[in-house]
Amino acid sequence: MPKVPLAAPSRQRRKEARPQELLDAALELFVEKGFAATRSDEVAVRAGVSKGTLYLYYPSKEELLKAVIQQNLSQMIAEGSGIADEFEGPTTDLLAFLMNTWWERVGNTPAGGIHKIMMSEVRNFPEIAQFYQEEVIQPANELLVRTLKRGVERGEFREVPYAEVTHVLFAPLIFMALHKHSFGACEGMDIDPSRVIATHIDIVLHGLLKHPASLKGKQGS
Amino acid sequence: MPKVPLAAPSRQRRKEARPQELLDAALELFVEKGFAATRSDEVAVRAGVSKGTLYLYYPSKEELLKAVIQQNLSQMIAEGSGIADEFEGPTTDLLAFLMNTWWERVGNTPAGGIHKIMMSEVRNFPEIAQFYQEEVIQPANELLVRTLKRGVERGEFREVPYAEVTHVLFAPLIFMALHKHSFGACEGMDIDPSRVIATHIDIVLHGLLKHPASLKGKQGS
Amino acid sequence: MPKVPLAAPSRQRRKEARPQELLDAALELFVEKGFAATRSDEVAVRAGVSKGTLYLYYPSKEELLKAVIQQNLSQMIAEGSGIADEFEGPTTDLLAFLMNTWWERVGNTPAGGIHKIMMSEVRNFPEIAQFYQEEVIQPANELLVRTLKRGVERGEFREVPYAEVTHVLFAPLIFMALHKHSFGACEGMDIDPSRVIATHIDIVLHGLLKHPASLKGKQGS
Amino acid sequence: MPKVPLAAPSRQRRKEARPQELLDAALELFVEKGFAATRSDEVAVRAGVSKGTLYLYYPSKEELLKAVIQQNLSQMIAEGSGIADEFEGPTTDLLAFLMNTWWERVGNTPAGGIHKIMMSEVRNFPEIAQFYQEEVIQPANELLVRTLKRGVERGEFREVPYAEVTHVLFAPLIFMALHKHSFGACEGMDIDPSRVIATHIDIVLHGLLKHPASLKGKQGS
DNA sequence: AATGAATGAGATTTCATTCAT
DNA sequence: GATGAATGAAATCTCATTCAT
Repeated sequence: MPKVPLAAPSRQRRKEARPQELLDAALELFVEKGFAATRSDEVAVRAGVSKGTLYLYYPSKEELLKAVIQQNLSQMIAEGSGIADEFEGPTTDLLAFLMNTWWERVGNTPAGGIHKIMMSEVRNFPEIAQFYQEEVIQPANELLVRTLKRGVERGEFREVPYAEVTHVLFAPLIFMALHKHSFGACEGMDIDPSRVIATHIDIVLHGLLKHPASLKGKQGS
Repeated sequence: MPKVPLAAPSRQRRKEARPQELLDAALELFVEKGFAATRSDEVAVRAGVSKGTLYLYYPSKEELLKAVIQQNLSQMIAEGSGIADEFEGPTTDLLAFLMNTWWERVGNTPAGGIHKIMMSEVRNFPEIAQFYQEEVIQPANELLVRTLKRGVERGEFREVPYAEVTHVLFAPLIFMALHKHSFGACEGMDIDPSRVIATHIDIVLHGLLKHPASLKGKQGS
Repeated sequence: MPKVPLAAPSRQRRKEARPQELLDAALELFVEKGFAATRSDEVAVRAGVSKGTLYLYYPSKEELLKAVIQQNLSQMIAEGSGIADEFEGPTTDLLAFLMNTWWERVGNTPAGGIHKIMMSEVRNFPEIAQFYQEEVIQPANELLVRTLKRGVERGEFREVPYAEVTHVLFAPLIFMALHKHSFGACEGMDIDPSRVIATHIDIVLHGLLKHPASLKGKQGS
Repeated sequence: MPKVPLAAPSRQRRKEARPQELLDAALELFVEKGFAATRSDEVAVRAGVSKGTLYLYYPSKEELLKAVIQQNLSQMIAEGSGIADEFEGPTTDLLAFLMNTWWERVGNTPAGGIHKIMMSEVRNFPEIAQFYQEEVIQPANELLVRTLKRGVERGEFREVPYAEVTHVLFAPLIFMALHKHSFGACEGMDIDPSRVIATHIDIVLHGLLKHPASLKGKQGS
């Protein structure tokens, strides 16, 4: 009777899982302590490997951060973009959907902490700033501007300055993500981000409408 | 006739100005590069003294940061509180005033960068987190809740959850301050915060009102 | 009729060639970058095997270096010694022959770089120093002293201190080999070693002769 | 009675001596173990300071090496050049003087080991190679070519290829310096460099002369 | 009070060597 | 035999803090 291994050989199995394990550990720690304040062997230890192994997969801490960004954000944005383009129904609903989904899938997950990392470190790591701008900020902005235009063109929204409203819409969401991973983690400083966000969405969509009466309060997580 | 010097001799004058010069230098640098990434002798150099002198006035970098916070934020809040309590007129106007004033006097000045510092470092310096919470965040919150209640009690605003709206109102402002001192300082990533804020104020007050028609678009910077 | 393979199958052939391939790769790299600065997997890669395989054949980098020395120098010296002992004709010619041959077969080949390696590393690896002294330097010295004595005894050369002249004769040759593998590899610092050596041989033999007129300038590469 | 300090305050006195102490320690160690193999805190310890102090004076190990080169060689060459230009008397004597002086002042001192460092490391540190070429090799070459030309023009020397003879003249000297700091430091491998050099000078000048009889054997250390 | 030279713990990164597969 | 993933000691360089002057 031939030996049939029930699982792949352990060395191999571990090797394939390494990048993901390292990225997860790095994300957690970078968010928790900041990029510069995280020692590379803390990342290694949390991923269950030694310092040397980390450098086998990522040639520097900086490249590790770039990989973290790419893995966690680039994909999300593409996905959201696809959904938006096929959406039918009131633009209010589409915006509410985008905002709620962002919160559920990014803001309220470890990935939401990436913005905190970037905010803290951009000025010290210009190359990463560039990378983030191209990979994350620009695509996200374009998606939102497209959506707002749709609302105006369909006569749902009053005329508004796109670029600015874009920020108005997401600033509180991102802000809550920032908060969650900074003050929110300190005792006695936690608020309930979901309720803040629901309130924000309600108020801001209300404020965008030409005819507020048409809003029936169906947004909110 | 005794000689009465109109001003203290320059040596003396500088000695008295030291703490302020150090705090200013520290604020600038902490905001620019982050607290941990700022070397203590950079602070000293920018303040025009030597490294040793810095330690004569503040026993550690951490204490220096606490002094920076206290000096720049505690006073502002007390002042805003006073004005709000004496305000007469529509609550919309009062809120618009508070927001605009905060932006002019805090958000748009170096002091606005303190939030960035705190956000980046709270989790590494819990003692400072506590300090910031008590000195800054709580008083500011109370002021805003009081103002919102006024609006609801006077029948101007629809019923809204106070704690949450508080955040909705200021999140974009603080967010713009954060942005200004992080991405905003990178090439090609700058936006015009004042316009975003004006837009925000417009939309959000619009969204708060019971009868939107009553708003005559007089807010804005 | 049995199948007699004309050559071993490639897998097999390579296996037998391994040590040689590794020694060649090691020699090249040790000369190029120095012993300490050469990473063991560079050697492996250049030899077309994996890091692990290298350690299968040589238990450490140090042992690998010893093998490189033995393989490339010990044999040469024995050969030169044989030729010298059977040589008939003017000692000038014999010396010129030895020097020219050394240059062609050692100095001007990768093996010539071994002196560079040794010079750089002897003091850090005393065991290797010893090994080199016994295997290379002493035998070479003895050969030269024998040859000089022959010249003096036959009345061709003026009386000279053997040990010293030995060095005088070969110093420029070895020096040129050192140069070739160090400065000679840098832009704008290359000279033509062959011409220097021809000049040296001319001058130095000239200087050795009792009656310089007897030299007819036939030496040189 | 005023206090007149008999010696400068110790802190100050040490500060001024530091660069020299560090350069001396670095030279010794770089020659002994090689540049790459010398750990920067070994240098510091031998100079009697801590690792951090070393970096207070030289921003990197590489810059330290450059300072070592400049301090020990650049000045020597300029000096020799001055003497040569004012020399009167037979060129043989001038050459013998230059060679003997080089040996006494460079080759036979720690500075003579710099050539060993360079030979070992040029290929790994191209910037330093460049520096050495410009600061040391070129000026030295020019001095020698000038001197040879003088000999030929005055009818003392036979016609010889300048560039090559330059190397022939100094190769054995430099070689002896190399030897002294490498094999020479190992037990049982030491030779007497001074005698080799005297022999070399004798032979090589002999070999250069048009009329060898004119040489009266007055050179030597 | 003011200085700035000195320290040394600590951070990132490299690489010879081992060993499970 | 062959591989290459994994390790961890060790090297360079930084910087908060101290303290003699």
